[in-house]
Amino acid sequence: MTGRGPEPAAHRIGALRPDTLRRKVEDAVRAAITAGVYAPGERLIERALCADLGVSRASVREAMRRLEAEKLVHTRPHRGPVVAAISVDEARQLYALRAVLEGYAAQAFATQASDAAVGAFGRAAAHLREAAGSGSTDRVLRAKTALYDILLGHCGNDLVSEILRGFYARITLLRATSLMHPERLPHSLAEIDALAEAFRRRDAEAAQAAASTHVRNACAVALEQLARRDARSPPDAPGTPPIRRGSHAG
Amino acid sequence: MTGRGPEPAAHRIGALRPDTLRRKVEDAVRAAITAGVYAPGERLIERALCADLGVSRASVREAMRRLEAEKLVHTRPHRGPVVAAISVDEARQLYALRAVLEGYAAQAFATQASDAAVGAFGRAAAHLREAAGSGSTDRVLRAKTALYDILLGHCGNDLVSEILRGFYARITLLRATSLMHPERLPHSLAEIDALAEAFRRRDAEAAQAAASTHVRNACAVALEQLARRDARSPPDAPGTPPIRRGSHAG
DNA sequence: GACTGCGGATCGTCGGACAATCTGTCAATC
DNA sequence: GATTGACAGATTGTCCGACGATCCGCAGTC
Repeated sequence: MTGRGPEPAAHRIGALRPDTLRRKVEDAVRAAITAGVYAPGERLIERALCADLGVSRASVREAMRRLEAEKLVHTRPHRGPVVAAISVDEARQLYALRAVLEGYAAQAFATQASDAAVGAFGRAAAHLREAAGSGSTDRVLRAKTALYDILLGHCGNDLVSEILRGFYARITLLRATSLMHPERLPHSLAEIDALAEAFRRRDAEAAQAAASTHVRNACAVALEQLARRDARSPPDAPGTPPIRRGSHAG
Repeated sequence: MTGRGPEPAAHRIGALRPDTLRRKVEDAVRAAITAGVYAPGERLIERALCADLGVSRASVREAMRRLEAEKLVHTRPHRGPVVAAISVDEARQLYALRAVLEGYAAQAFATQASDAAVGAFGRAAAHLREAAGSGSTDRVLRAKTALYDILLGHCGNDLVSEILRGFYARITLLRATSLMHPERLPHSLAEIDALAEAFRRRDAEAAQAAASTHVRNACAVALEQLARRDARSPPDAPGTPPIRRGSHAG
């Protein structure tokens, strides 16, 4: 007990400092993919990435193995990595599981989270509603991310957090977020408020139901968007549509 | 069709043909870890693996990235990969999620699986009971694997199958299977029979409940075993106990 | 128009190399 | 005797260059 020093080091957050180069590469490529810099189906040529990032092939390839385990890229032997493209069926499975896991996370949050966390969730929900009113897609997305960070950070199960974060990355890949949908937005906000309310009441069952329902509704919208998209661009080769750089569905 | 091919088409199982060397390395090391050849906490020296497997460091390192994504090995910068060691708390989280996911898989199986699959599950369950009677741990484990293969192969959600398979690998790491427990075994078998019966009745709710309960019961036994183990060997450095090669708790 | 063959583009794998970093040992110090 | 600090060994992180294997698209042929 050195008086002031409960925290002499930065070990509070868990400190995932990307010490190694390969991790920086991994983070950079993941960010680029989720940001849409690389379109689904697009090839990722190793040497090009090396040049872009100023690293060797070894580092790039090791980073690719990680991303391929996350299913953000798909690699077929001797063809190299391509940005993953999710089929409608995969999306359905993804959302179905997400509903289950998010339901579990919500239930756990309701029973285990601190009062402070519950309060923070409520404020984040209000913040989201406010951002939605502003019309800024960017603000909305950031507010939603903050909301989920609170939920996942206090559900008491790091494993489910990690899996769900992986899901979000893959769903971002779809570019079919229900939040874009102006018609769906008010319902979405209402569902989240219901969730916050369930947390306040510490009603685990209601929280689980609200979270699951929210995901299932989002799923319906997303799948509809996806189906419409696939109706335009033929999904003949599921997972490897030849897409030219720099443009996407207009 | 060259006439002589016993495997003209290995597309039945999903065909994970380890075409590339790195995948063979990955499979070999994963098998070795789950088989207990490498003990949890044990370091995996790259060059040693290279020598053992007759491959280059690049291949080994790429395989390590995959295994590290699966959480079968843990890597800290400049210290290299070590076989993952699961803490009691991680085990708790793992089992909690497994209960949720296996419950979902069972529910999905009950509603979607073919009658043939349901029949196969029943037979596999009977087979398991028979193996249990024989007393051969090996036969029991194989029968249980077969049972799960049927469940996961016909639940209609590849994603949940994959995640659960990853869980099983990590749980195997614990060497704390409830099936070993002679006292628990009859209950375990009864629970599985109840699950098979729920499938036969196509009762999704009962199936989900049975599967979840089964996992939760197994969890209790496993955690108890774990706690007892940890009481012996001090878990001072969670994840990096200095363990010598070739031996484990006797 | 379908088939064949060729060449370029990439990947898969290897070996070697070097600095950076960690670990354990051992001596010097208080 | 316990602590500190320096040293050496071991191992990783990263790079480079190389080579054959494989895939893809294109030209030429029947």
